[in-house]
Amino acid sequence: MSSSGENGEVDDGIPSMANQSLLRDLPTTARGLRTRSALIAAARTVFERDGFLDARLADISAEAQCSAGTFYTYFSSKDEIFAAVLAVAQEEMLHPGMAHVAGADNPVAIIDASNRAYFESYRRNAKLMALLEQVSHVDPQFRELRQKRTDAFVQRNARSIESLQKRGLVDPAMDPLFASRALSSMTSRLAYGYFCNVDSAEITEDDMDLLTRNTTRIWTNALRIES
Amino acid sequence: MSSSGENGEVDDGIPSMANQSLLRDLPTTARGLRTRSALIAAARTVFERDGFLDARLADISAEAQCSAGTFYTYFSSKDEIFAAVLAVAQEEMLHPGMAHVAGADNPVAIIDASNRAYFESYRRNAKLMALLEQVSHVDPQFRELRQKRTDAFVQRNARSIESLQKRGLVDPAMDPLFASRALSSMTSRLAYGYFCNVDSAEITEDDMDLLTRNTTRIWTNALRIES
Amino acid sequence: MSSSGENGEVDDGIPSMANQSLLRDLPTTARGLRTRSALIAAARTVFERDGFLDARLADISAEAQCSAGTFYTYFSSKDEIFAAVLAVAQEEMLHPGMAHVAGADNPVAIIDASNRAYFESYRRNAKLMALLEQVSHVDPQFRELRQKRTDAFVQRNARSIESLQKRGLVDPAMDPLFASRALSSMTSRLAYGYFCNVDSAEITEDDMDLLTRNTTRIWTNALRIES
Amino acid sequence: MSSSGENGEVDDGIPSMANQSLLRDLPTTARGLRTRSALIAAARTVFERDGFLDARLADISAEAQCSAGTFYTYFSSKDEIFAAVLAVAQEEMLHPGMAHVAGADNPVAIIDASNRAYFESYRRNAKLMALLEQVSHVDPQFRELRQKRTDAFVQRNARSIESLQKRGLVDPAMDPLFASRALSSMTSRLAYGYFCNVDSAEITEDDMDLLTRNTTRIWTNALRIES
DNA sequence: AATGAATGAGGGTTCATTCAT
DNA sequence: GATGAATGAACCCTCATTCAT
Repeated sequence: MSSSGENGEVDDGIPSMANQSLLRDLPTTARGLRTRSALIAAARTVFERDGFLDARLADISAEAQCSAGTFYTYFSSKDEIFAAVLAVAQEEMLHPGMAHVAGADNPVAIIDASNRAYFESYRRNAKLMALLEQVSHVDPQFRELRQKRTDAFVQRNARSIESLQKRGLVDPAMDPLFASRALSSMTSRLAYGYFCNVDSAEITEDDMDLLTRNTTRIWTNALRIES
Repeated sequence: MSSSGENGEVDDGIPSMANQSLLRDLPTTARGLRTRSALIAAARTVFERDGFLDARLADISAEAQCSAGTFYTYFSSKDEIFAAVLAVAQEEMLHPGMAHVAGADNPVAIIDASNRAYFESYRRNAKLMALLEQVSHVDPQFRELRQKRTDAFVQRNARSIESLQKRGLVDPAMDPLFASRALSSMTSRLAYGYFCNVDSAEITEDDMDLLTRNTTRIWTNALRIES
Repeated sequence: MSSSGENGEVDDGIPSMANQSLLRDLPTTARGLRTRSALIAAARTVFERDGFLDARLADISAEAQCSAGTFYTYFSSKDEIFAAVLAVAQEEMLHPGMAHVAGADNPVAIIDASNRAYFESYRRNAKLMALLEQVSHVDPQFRELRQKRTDAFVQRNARSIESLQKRGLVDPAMDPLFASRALSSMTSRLAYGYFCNVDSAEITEDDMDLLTRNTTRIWTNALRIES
Repeated sequence: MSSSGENGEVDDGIPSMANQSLLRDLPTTARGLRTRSALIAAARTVFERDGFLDARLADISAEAQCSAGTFYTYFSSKDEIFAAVLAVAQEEMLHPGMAHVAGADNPVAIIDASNRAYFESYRRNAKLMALLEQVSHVDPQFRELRQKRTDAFVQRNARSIESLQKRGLVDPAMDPLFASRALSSMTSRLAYGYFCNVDSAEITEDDMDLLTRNTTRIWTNALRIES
C-alpha cells in the first residue's frame, strides 16, 4: 500500500508521468545524446529555478551552452522538454529500487513504511514535485496526465483497503475508494506543504520521523486499524 | 470548527483573501464606481473562462465594454484586479450569513455541519476556487496570502481539537496542530477534486450528502471521536 | 469589349481584385484612418521596391514611420495588407472613369479603344501589375482571386464576340470563348512584357500607338473583322 | 516554326534553360554521380510538390536520402540545384526527338504541327512548367534566362513569318516581330491556363485536338494565311 | 474619466549554412 | 564523400502599458 506516491516506485502498471506520446525518437549519435541530455538537465535547472512559466527556451539553451536553434533539434516546445525532464527524473528515481516491506503482514507497518518512502522520495525531489504541481495547474495536458496517475494509485490503495476490510481489520462502514482518495490527497498535500515551502536542507531526520508517525496515525485511526 | 474554509465565513480574525495592500482607494464619482464594478465583474468572467494566465487585460476591458486605457484608471495590473475580484467575491459570500450549529455541544454534529458548509460554499464558487488554486501556484503574492489564510484556519481548528482533547473526547496521542493541518488539507483537496474537475451542475444533493458523511467519518475516526 | 483589362474599368460585375473577406473593419478615428492609410501607402512602396516576397513587415512599419506593433492594429499578415493595397489601387483607378467609345457601332474602333485603355492603365500601374503577377504565382489566395477576375473578363468578351458573330461580323468558325481567352491572354502578356521589364518612363506615346495598333490588328485579323 | 516552345526541341541555337554558368563541374566518382542524380531527382519531386519557395533544402536532402551536409558537396544554393533540375529535364526532353513536319511546304500544317508539339510537351511537363513560371517571377536570374530563351524563339518565328510574308502568304501589314511575340505569348499563356490549373490526367486527346485546332486557327487568321 | 491608437521589449521559431567526425 | 548536429541571423507576433485627445 502506498499513500499516493507519484514517485519512488517500481513498475506497477501505474502510468508514467512522462507522456510517451510527447517524446520523439532519440538521436542516434553520441554527440546528439549528449546535447539532448545537456538540454534536459539545463531545463530541469531552469525550471526549478524560475518555474515553468518564467522559464524561457533561450535560458534553457544558454544553460545547456548551445544555441537557441539547437533546442529545436530535440524538442519543439516547453511542454515537450518538460515531459522529457519528467521521464529522466522517473528513470533516476527507479534506480534505488524500493525496498518492499519485508514479508510483513502487519498493516500498520506497511502503511508506515509506505508513507515514509513516499515522504522521502518527495523530499529528495521536492523542487520537481513543486514544479509538477505548478505545471498541472497550468497545462491541461499535464493536469490530465497527473490525474490519471493519481487515480491509478488511488485505485490500487482502495483495493488494499478493501482486502483489509474483508479480513475484518478495517472499519466496515468506511468506503474503501473514498478513504483511499481522501488519505492519498491528505498525504500528498502534507508532503507539498512540508517540502515545497521550505529549503529541504532544513528538514531533519527527526522531522521526517515525526511527520511519518503522525501521518500513519491518521491513516490507521481513520481506517480504525488496531495496531 | 471548520475544515479549512477559505469561504463562507463571518469575520473571524482570518485574514481576507484580498490583500488590502493591493487595493487602492475607491473612485469618488458614481460613474467611476460603476466602471470599476464592471471591470471587476468582467475580470471574474474572463478569469473563470480563460484562466488567470490566458486572460488578457484587453479581454477584460472588452468584456467590461470599456477601453484598454480605462483599465489603468482603476487597476495597475492583472494581480491588482484579481485581488479586487477576490475581495468582491468574499463580500458576496458573507451576505448569506453562515448559520452556526445551534447551541450544539455534539462535536460530530459540529464537524459535519462545518464540512457541509465548506463543501457547499466550495461548490457555489468552484470556478473561483479553481482559479485561486491556479493563481496560488503561479503568483507568489497570492501563494503567500493563501498560505497565511489557510494557516489561520488550521490554527483555529487546532485549538478546537485541543479543547476537545482536554475534555477527553479526542485521541490523546494525536497532535492537534498536525491533525488540523492534515484533515484540512484532505478536505480542501477533496473539494477541489470533486468540484473543480466536473461541471458543478452534475452534482446532486445525494452526492453532497455522501461526500459530507464520508468526510466527517474520516475526521471523527481520525480523531477517535465517539459519535 | 475589353481585352482582359484587370484595371481601368467602372463597376461592371467583375469581382474586385481585393477580396473583401480579407479586409477587416476600418478604424473609427481620424488618426486611425491616417495610420492605416500610411501603412497601405508604405506597403505599396515597399512591395513595389522589394517585391512581395522580400518585403518585411518591419520595413513597412518603418516606411510608415510607426512601430512594428502598430502594423497588427490594422492588419494581421502580409496577405491582408496586400489586399488592402489592391483595394486602394482599384479605387484610385476608378476615378478617371473610362470614357466609353462614343456611340460607336464600329467593332474595330471599340476594340482599339479598349486595348488602348487597357495598355494605358497597365502602364500607369505597371509596378503594381508586376507585383500582382508575382503574388499570383506565389500565393494561392491571390492566384484564385485573379483567376476569377480574369475569367469574368473573358466571359464578358466572349459574349461580345458571339454577338458580333451573330451579326455576321466575325469568323463563324471561331469559338467565341476560346478566342476571348486566347486574345485576352495575349494582350495581358504583351502588356506585361512591354511595361514590366523596362522603366515605364522610357515609353513614348508613339510606342503606345504602335503597340495598340498592332494589337488591334491581331484581334481583328484573328476574328476576321473587316475594318 | 514553333510557337514559343521552351521544350521539346532539338538544339537550335536557342539558349538552354539551364544557365551553364550556374553549374559546377560534375563529380568524378560513380558514387558522387549517383548522389548528385539522386539530389536532382529529389529536388524535382520536392519542387513540384511544394513549389520553389516552400521547398526546403532539408526536404530535398531527406527525399534524396542523404544528409543536409551532402547537399553542399554538389550544390551551393536552391538556385543552383534548380538550374540542375532544368538541365536534366531538358536532356530528357531531347531524347524522344521531335519529328519535323515531313517535307511540308504547307504553312498551316507547319504551324499546326508546331503548336501540337508545343502543347504536348507542355502537358508532359506541366508541373515543371508551372514551377518555371513561378521561379521566373521570383528569382531575377531565372527571369532573365527565361526571357532570353523566349526572345530567341520569338526571333526565330519572326524570321519564318517574314519569309512567308515575302512569299505573299502573310498579311503584309503585319509586323513579323510583333506578331511573333504576340502569338507566342498567347500560346504559352494558353498552355499554362490549360495544363497548370488542372490535373493533367483529366485532359483527353480530344481536348488536345480542339486546343490545337483553335490555336492554329487564331494563328492563321491573325497572319491571314489562307489554308 | 474615457478613449483607443501607438509603443516596443520580449519571446518564439525557422532554416540555410558550417564543420568536426 | 558523407554525416548530421550546431549555429545564429532573421523574422514574426503578442500584449502590457503609455499618452495625446
